[in-house]
Amino acid sequence: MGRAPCCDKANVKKGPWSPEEDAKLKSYIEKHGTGGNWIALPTKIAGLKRCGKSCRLRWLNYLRPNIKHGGFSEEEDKLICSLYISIGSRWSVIAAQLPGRTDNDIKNYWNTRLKKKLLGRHRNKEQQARRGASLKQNMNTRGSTVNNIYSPLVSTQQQPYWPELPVLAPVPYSNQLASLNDHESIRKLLIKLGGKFSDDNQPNPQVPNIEISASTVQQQIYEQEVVAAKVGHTRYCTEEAAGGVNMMDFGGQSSTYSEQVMASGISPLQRLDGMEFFYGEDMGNDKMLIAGSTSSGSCCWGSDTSSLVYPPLLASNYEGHLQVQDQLQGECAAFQEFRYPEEQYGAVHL
DNA sequence: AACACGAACAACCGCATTAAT
DNA sequence: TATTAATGCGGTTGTTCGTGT
Repeated sequence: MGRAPCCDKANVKKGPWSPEEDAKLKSYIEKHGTGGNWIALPTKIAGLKRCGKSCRLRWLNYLRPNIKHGGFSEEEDKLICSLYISIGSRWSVIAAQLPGRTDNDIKNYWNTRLKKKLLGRHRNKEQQARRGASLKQNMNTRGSTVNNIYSPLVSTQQQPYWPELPVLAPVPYSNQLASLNDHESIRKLLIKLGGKFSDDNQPNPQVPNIEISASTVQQQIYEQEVVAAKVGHTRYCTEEAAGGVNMMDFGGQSSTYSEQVMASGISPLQRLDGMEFFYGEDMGNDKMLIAGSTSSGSCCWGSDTSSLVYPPLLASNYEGHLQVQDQLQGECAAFQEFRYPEEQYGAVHL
């Protein structure tokens, strides 16, 4: 037996909201609040034949004050992209980092534009590279030295398009993830994004045709692995209606950010190498800084699949960290401020 | 002008999680 | 502790609008 429907489907209106419905819902909530019960809400508003769920969605995504629609800035683009690669399609967490944006808005924006922008840039580079490789092959077949275009000899004179995969940061990933340290895993991420690659059927795995940090992908999958192994209840970051981000924990089994950094042995802020295809060629030293493998975009340390680093101490040995739990909030606040200065993104309330 | 197509966005649906009892 | 209902979330679908032919 399935669960009971949240409302009488036969007596609720579906489809786009009319301005009159918007006005009714908005004025009611502004006067009386939601009452903490969305299901009961529409029954209190005369003439509003909507499901409570629909009311909630309409309010959160459209009617709520301080909602921004469209006009995503370049900075927001970068942030969304960084976070997506870091934590995946956890739109509510991503939205928590973008004041005034809703998860639905960001999700739509990603699906309709950013994803294509990202893949498009990659494909452009791929095409350029193919042309370059083709040209070089032509030169070679005319009698010049036969060089593999990926050989060090060539790379000293002209950088091949295919980037060296970065040396993985010494994050103490588990053994079972060792197999993820390869190009195939990376390919899968972009395939997941909807990409199709010209060498999909080519047998040579030595030629990466995508540019993304292996450590980033490794981390993403690692997080998913760790989630399954995590014990205890999980609480996570929520965005209150007012826009504040609440700090949560996972069953009191947290460690401080600095401890995680020390445990992992890598820089707190890790460059998102390999994102050039998205950010453009001219980003130079202004590469997007992300939390990399050691921190999340938010302070959602307990988020079940967030971008947190989960060194072994977190995954398997939580003891000894309870006493520093209260330090976490302060350190998060400091880190948050560092990453997202108030003048740029507004204050993040912890 | 009519049509086809794709992009953008709003809304819905089902499932997982959480809270209340 | 088990059960039930509300809420939150992410994936998906439906609708509208703009553009090209």
